[in-house]
Amino acid sequence: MTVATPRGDVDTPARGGRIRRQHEAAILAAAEQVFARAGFQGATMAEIALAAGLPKSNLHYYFGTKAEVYRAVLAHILRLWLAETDRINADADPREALAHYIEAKMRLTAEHPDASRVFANELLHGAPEIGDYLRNELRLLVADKAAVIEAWIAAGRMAPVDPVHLFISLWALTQTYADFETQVCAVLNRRSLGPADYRRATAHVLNLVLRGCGLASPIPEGESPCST
Amino acid sequence: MTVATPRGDVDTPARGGRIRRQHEAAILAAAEQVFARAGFQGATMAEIALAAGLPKSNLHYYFGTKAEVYRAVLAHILRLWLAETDRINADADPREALAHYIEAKMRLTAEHPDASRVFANELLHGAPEIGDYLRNELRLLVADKAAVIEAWIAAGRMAPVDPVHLFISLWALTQTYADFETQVCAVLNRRSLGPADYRRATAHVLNLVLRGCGLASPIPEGESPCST
DNA sequence: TGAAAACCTGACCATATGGTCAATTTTTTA
DNA sequence: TAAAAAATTGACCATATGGTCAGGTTTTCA
Repeated sequence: MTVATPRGDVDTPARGGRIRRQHEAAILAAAEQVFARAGFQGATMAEIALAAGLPKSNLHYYFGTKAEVYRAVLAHILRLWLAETDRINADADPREALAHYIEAKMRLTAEHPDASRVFANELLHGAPEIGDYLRNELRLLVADKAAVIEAWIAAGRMAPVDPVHLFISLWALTQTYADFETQVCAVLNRRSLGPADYRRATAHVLNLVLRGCGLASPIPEGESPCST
Repeated sequence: MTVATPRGDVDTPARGGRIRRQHEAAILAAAEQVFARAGFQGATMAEIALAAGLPKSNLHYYFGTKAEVYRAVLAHILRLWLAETDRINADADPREALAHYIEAKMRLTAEHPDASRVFANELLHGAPEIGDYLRNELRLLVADKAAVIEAWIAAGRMAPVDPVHLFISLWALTQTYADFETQVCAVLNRRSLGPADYRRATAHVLNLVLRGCGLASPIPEGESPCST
């Protein structure tokens, strides 16, 4: 339940010795992979143990239960997720700020697809673990940034767009490339998404959203043919 | 694997008597709910049976295995999903055609959130059952519609947008309201999404996408205050 | 260097759950 | 209406899996 806010108490490196820190990290990394592929119920401790290169009993030495591992993975992910809104503030240039946010989110998605998938899975199942976080920290953060966007709109610096729905859209547009990679690959006729694909996707989202917000896109689409 | 293309052979009503059709429908409906909430692994036959109002053994009379129930649910969903691209054809007006598609997808999402979630879950886990469908039927359908959009762009009837990525974006923008409803509710500070919320979401997506495609939005945002 | 703390792990258990089956009842149909 | 077909179901089983634990090994540190 209390998944521990980003700087919470679940996986804070501090307690335990050298070995503990190393092995916990290995377990977390393995667990992220496995949870991403199989979901909470589908993941087995045996599988995680195998991926981490440890006997199963050892997992239970570091994490009492599967749920504890899961919570630690989520806490780890939330820390990643929370940063990127810095540049969205009243003084900033709307186009630059939004572009930076989109690029950052897209990079995060490209570099941590498994994290995105674990998060997506948690949401899909009603966010039993991180519901509180969503309704508190995240809601307030979004309300804050929404006010900035409202101000930009009021000042005529961008087209009128519902700011909260805009955030929802940005999350959807970016994370879809990790969460639903299979579908994306299928329609793009690719085996998997490489850097070139992500560059193209980023250009597309920037193009669509910036123009959609009345902020002429500076990036002409279709840089390279992309044949990864 | 072969999940049966929309008019496939898994749940096609044809074989079996009156009772069979009724009970299969009840099971499918119950299963959709349960799979949406818990995913494939998380769902139990006992739970589905309970929701369907039948003893567990009876499920196994109609569907041999859990996987079979799951495949039937997916086949049922694919049939829903496949229709809505009709109006996207060379002769149509881009703005009207896209607006219609967005509205249709949004309605589908609002009316069948559980279906959307089962589908999302399947994708999230690598689409083991519907992968073939995605790589064949869906890919071809999208390639077809993408050509139409290319033609519109070439004719200067809309801004240059990567057509395949545009479809990916449209799916993401609409289905996020069902798949990640928990997160949406959290940041909107709602208990659940009502018709008014969906109206507002639709207006937002239309606004963003149409302007993003260089097709001035005819719908001014923020109709009613929406307090459901 | 020795003892305390941390770490490791194979064997084991309890439970949940998908699936089977044979005996029975209900429905269909000729 | 009789017999064949379809449908029903409680009891039961095999397996997978999360979790325990006692006894052993390694690391730390005064």
